[in-house]
Order: sequence, then structure tokens, then C-alpha cells
Amino acid sequence: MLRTHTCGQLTINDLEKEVTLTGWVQKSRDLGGMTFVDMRDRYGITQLTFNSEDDAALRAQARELGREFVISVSGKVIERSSKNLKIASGEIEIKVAKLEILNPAKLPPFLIEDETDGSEEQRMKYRYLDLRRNPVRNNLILRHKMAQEVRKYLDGLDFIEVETPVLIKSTPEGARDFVVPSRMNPGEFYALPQSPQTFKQLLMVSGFDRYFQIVKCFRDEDLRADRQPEFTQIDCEMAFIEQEDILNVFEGLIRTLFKNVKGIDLIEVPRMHYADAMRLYGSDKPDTRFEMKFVSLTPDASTKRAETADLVKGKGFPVFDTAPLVVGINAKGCAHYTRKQLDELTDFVKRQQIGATGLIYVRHNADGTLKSSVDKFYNEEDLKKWARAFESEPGDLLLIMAGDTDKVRKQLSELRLEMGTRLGLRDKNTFAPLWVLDFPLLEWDEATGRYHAMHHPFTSPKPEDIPLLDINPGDVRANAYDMVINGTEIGGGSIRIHNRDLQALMFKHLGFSPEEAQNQFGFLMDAFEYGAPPHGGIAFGFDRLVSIFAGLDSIRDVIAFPKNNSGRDVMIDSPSVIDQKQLDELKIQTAL
RNA sequence: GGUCCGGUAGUUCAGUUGGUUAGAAUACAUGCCUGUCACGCAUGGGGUCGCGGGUUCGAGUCCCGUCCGGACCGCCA
Repeated sequence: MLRTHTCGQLTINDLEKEVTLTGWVQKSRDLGGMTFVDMRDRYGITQLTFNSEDDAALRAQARELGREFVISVSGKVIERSSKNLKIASGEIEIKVAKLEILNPAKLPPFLIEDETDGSEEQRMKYRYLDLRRNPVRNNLILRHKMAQEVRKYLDGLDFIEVETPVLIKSTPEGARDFVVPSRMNPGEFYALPQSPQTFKQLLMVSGFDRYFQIVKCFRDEDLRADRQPEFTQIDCEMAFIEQEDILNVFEGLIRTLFKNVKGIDLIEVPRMHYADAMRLYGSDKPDTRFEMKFVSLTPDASTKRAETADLVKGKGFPVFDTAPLVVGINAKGCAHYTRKQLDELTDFVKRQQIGATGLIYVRHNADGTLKSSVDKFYNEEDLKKWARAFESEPGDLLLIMAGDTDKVRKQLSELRLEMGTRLGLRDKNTFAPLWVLDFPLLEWDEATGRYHAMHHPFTSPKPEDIPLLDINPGDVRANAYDMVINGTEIGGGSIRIHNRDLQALMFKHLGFSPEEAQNQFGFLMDAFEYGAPPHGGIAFGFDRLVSIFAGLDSIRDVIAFPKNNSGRDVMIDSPSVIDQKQLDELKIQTAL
């Protein structure tokens, strides 16, 4: 060992010890006759002192040290005459007797300090330097702890971690595949797994009963702050269970993580039906840290409740008269919003990304009067009815949108989140987990003119809804569930189909011919004929889970070597062209 | 495929209506300073204003194109 202690280890209890430390020069402070050097390693910072009175030559040597030099020092632990109680080692310092430069360093392109001056671009290009910084390193340590807790919890419940292959087969369902050419099978390609879905189901057929894997998955789609082309899932599957069992086991996992990693006792995770999430929040992943639920002013087809009487039609306002849905939110205490602020909100919803045509407001003034942007069409009595529906009080602001049901819900959902942010209702240290249940099995896709599996094609329909498959496929509910925390989908799963005939029926409804189904998923359907147990599972987005625990918006900060917006690793400069010899071996011709 | 924001010193940024020699902070270098810990003081070096074209007497500034980075929509079963 080149060292006797780390830079985070020595305290006032180690006085007079002769030690050898190694690390990086964080910073040096040169005073008249003496030099202080902060030496850093992953454990902390220890101050070194060099004094001309003791050893002028050694002190001169210390003055030559630059930032990020790797050094080794030997000396005695002494008590500081002026202490720094802000750091753990602040009561002691090392009176250095011997200094050795193990490796000098070029000046780093940005400051390697907690508050760096480096841009995202620079930090990614020199990621190995960025990873020296405490905030980034702490994110990876958090990630490690969470992975350990996951393994411990699942191992304790008899789950077995099994590795599944990375070179598999491309299928048309779902996301775009990354593909890998096969040299030994010219013209043929492997695909990288979007998830180990079929393999974990086969493991259930094999009797493994309880499986998990912390596993890389790959999807060749455009990136976002919370989406990388390769990402990590906590992938789980259980046999001989029903939905309730999955919810209990994995609610337990999340509670254990919050308890053991963050010291938070989570409340029991509430449950919400998909249809209610859409009706009340306009989203299948509502941020339930705050209320601000949707209130409909038109009868809602998805519910038969009496209070959703029509409050807007027939008053001569064409926008509301023609809209299938008129719906709004109550922004508590926002009646004081100025015209400028309201215009800002209108511009917000009219942005191309959201695409609303407009925004109606009603001010519930402090004196109890109501003032709206549609006073021309609605009198005080009409507005009072609206106010009652919104349960608004003096000082509140009602924001109302109208249009096609699905679109307007999505648009208002964005406005709700924006208002939540503006009102400071989305605190990063508050955690609101939620189960969303009973997703639709199928989703109509305009682009291809057929139904798509909302979750994936192996999801089982609710038995009582199976007859609907032939009548109204869009109304069939699935035994599918998502876990949402603070408006982010962090996990999703379903009870699977384990019967060949039902699986074949599903493929038929998804537009597969029997031959296509057999060709692509025959191995799975064949397996179902050899004693497949009832089974189901869930997969968590591990990167997202860690980023939520870390209070970060981007999963890049919890990934050691992430890719940029364009799917590039700017440090190693990938992807890159390969030479003709490699292409020839693979029998690949490029058009470029 | 699309929308928006950005690119000026090693780094982070400012730069007015198009007008003299492009600034600040920080980092770096040199000197002074014996208890600093965001040390202090002084001095200094450091610029293809992303790239190409255009308008103009004159472009960091305006226009067109392009490259790069970021956020988002589409996409992501």
C-alpha cells in the first residue's frame, strides 16, 4: 500500500501519528514563509503544511505543486493552531517531512470543486475529471447504495438474480432496436434487448419462481434529460401470484429504499385507476405532490357522476359550445395575477410543444366578485356556478381550457405542472409515490391504423373484459400497473398471459398474422404449452429512481459515462466510423 | 422530422442603435506576505467573437447557410 490512511480518515484522535497519505492537490495557499496544501481523495480533504523555518527546500518543493498533481506525503499529524470546523479533518493537519510527486497534471479545463465553472459540454468531454467532484461522485455512491439495498431486499424474499443475453432478436413491437451484425451469419443481425421481457417469462416457465436482474436495456430512440439509449432497469418477475402480490412486494421495495437510503418513512402508496388519473390530472403519471385537480364544466363521458352537469353550453360562446370537453384548474391564491402574467400563461399553452388554442380565466376577487375573460358570454350567475364547481374562494384564479378531450387534458396537464412549479408546490424533498392501475390493454395508433399494446403484447387483459376484445378493443382494461413518483413514471408491469391461445388472440388483435406471430414469438408461445405458471412482474427505471432520490432532473447526473442529446459520447467520441476491413468481414456495404 | 435557447480569454459570462485598441470575474504565471482554508496585495500573459457567405465606408452586433451544445414536441410497446 502506498498510504497508511485516506484523506478523510485522520482526526484529532490521531495526533502525533506518523502517516503517509496519497491524493490529488485540490488547492494550495501560499503565505509568506509557509504553504498550505489541500490534498483530496474520494474520502475527503486533509491539509498539509510546509514551513520555511523547518525545511526551506521542502517548502520550495511544495510551491511547485499545481492543481490535480498526484502526490504522496509522509509526516506527523498535528493539531492546527487555527481550526476549520467546516470540514471533518479541520482540527488537524499533516506537518510534512517528505513530499513525492507521483504524477504531475496539466491545468484542468474547469474547476474541480463542488461549484464548478465548467459547462455541461466541458464536463462531459472530461468526464473523468468531473467524476472527481463531490456532487457527481456522491450520486454514484448513492446509486451503488440503492443497488445494494435492492439486492438485499429481493434476496431476502428468495428472488434469484439471473443474467439474460444481450445479443438477442429484433422484433417490430415497441421501440426501435439497436442492431449488431453477425459476422458468422452474413446479412443477419442481433438486436440489443429493450428489456429482458421474454427471457424473464421463460424463466418463470423454467420454475425460477422469483427472478430479478439489475440490467442494461437499449432503445434506439431520441434522448431526453430522463432518457438515455442505454439505461438500467430493476427487472423483476414472479410466478404463482396475482396483481395484489406484485403491488405489495414492490411497494415494500420502494419503502425499504426510502427508509434505508434516505431515512424516510413513506406513507402507504395510494392507488388510482388510469381513468381517474386521466380525468383528474390529464396524465397517466400525475404529480400528486399537490392537488389542483381538474374540474370539468361539461358532462364527462367517462363518469356518470351528477355534479358534472353542463355549465357552459348554449350561451353563444362558440369555443365552449363546440368543445367536447371544457375543463380547468383552480390556482389557489392567484387572483392577483396581472394581465402580463396571464398572457405569459396563455403563451405557455399556445407554444408549439403544447399547442392549445387559448386559455380562459376567471378571477375570484377578494371581494367575492367574479371577473372572467368571457364576461361577454357568461353572466355573474353562470360564473358563480363555475366557482362552485371549482370550490373556489376569494383570491383564487380559475384557468380553463376547451377542446378535444384527449388533447385538452394533455394541455391542461402541462399547465397544471407549470402552475405547480410557479407556486412552489413541487418540492424536490417531498416524495409522492402512486400506483396507477387498470391501464387500457390497447391503444389506437393513427399512424399505422391499428391497435398497439399500451404496455406490451404479453400483458393479460382483465378476464371480465376479454369478451370486449372483439366488440370494442379500446375499452379492454389490462392487469397492468405503473409506479409514479412526483410525476415521473419509475416503474411499470403487468400480469402476463401464460396461455398459448390467449397470447395468439392478442397477437391477432395487434395485427399479426399467425405466421408472423409464430415466427417472432413462437418460442414463447411454444413454451406456454409446456407448463407455464401464472406469472407477472414489474421493471423499475433504476436511473430515474436514483435521480429522484438525488433530487435531480436529469438521469445523466447519476450515470458515470452518459451520452449527450445526440446519442454521442463526447469523451470517447462514439459512435465512430469503422474501417473497410471490418465492414468487409461483416459483409456490410455502406451507402456513404 | 419539428420548435425554442445558446456558442466571445483556459473557464463562466457581459458587450447598448452597426462605429476608437472587445471587457469583467475566475483560473493561470511572477513578486510580496508565517496560520490560511473563497487567504490577501501588486503586476502580467491570455481572443480565428463556432465556421462559411452576404449587406455596409465599417459586423462580435444585421441577413442567409452550416456545425456544435442544451431544453422540448414527435418518437420512447
